[in-house]
Amino acid sequence: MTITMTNNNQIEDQMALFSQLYPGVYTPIPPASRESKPRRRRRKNKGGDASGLMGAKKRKLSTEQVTLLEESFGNEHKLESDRKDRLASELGLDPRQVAVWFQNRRARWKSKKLEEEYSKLKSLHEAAIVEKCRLETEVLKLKEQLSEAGKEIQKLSSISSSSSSSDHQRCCDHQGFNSSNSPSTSSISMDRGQPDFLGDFGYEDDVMFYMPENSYSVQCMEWLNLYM
DNA sequence: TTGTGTTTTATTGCCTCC
DNA sequence: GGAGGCAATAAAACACAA
Repeated sequence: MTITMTNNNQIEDQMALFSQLYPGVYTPIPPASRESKPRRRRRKNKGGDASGLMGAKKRKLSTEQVTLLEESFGNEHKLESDRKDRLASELGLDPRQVAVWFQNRRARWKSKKLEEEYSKLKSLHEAAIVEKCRLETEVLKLKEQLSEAGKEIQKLSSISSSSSSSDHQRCCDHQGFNSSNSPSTSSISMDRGQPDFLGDFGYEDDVMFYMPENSYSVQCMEWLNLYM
């Protein structure tokens, strides 16, 4: 009983996790929709034998019987009536026992398959997390480079402002700045309309900063915090 | 030896299909 | 309506640590 209960609980947990990790991909079927009305709890059969199938005690199948049943299950998971009868007479079992064995075997197989599927998806998910972290690190590095380049531009523009106005104009023309000290859109674009940068630059306390256009990186970090 | 967890065999109740 | 499938569950059998 325990394993069945454990497996069922595990499966429920796994499915809950699936739906959490892959919303929209997997939607768990709520128990209510699987069953229209509450299942009646079956009564205990203490020692009695209502079916007449077995005696007072449960009979464990022999290794040979199980081997043959496993072999048959390997060939075909479903059990047609004639195959059931043939197997039963071959093994010296009641056809009902063969049917029950196949039923339970299918349940075990299903549960195992589900567990395998779960671990496969889990490792895929973990790999995706690692890749995401790598990409985020790369983004941070690139942002740093961008910031350095911005500082360099600022330095050059302050040098040019101290020169004569003609020199200044020449320099600015060469560097791609206009005479009002703001970046020109001709060679270095920082306008939102240009595709070179995805955000805006600004100055604060003599430090140039870059503000991303969207909040993607923030979303990423929040998402990462959820699963790491 | 005994308590506890796991596995296996079997039952019950419901559902679907022919 | 009967056969067969499945989920849920019971209970025997088994494994194993304390």
